[in-house]
Amino acid sequence: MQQHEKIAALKPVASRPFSSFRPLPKLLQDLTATGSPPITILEETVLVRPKATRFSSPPSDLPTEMTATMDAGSDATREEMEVDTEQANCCDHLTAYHSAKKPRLSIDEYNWRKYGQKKVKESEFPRSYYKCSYPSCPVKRKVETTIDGQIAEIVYSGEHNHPKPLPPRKPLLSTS
DNA sequence: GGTATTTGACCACTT
DNA sequence: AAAGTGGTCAAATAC
Repeated sequence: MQQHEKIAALKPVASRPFSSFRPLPKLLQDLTATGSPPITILEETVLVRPKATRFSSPPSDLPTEMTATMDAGSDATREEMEVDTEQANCCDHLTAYHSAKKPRLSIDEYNWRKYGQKKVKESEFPRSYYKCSYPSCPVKRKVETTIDGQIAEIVYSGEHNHPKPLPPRKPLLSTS
């Protein structure tokens, strides 16, 4: 209940959050540039909603635990993961995410395409629905973001049936 | 011109 | 059986 009030107080909800929602990566990038580690953001997020903040994102080694829970299908959303350790991972991924210049919410190394957004009662924040942009990949993920653009919750469902797409490319070691 | 995002509507499931 | 909520689709728009 208190959390609710807290959130309400935190989110006056602008009539058009999209104007600032769009450059989300930029926003975060700016934050990073300013020297404000995303960790603070996440912590804050978790503090705001300690209900079931599950951050399962590390695709680098597709979490077995996640896979297991994901296997449960819709029940995956029921799984409560250890946010403690996850937080560290999240931040790490967020860092990568900050590096992204595209407005894609690529916290992991896969390509996602947003196909919907909805304000769910369960959450104070809008929930965005993403699909892996790989043609035959059934993986989906739900991402709840605060109006500030902070990621409040991520829920993966399914497994990638393809290798991770190569990163954009790093202009390092280009000795040509 | 092409691709991704946004957003309202519709459908399915749960209570 | 009805209402409410969540998830997905599809058209329009933006980049």
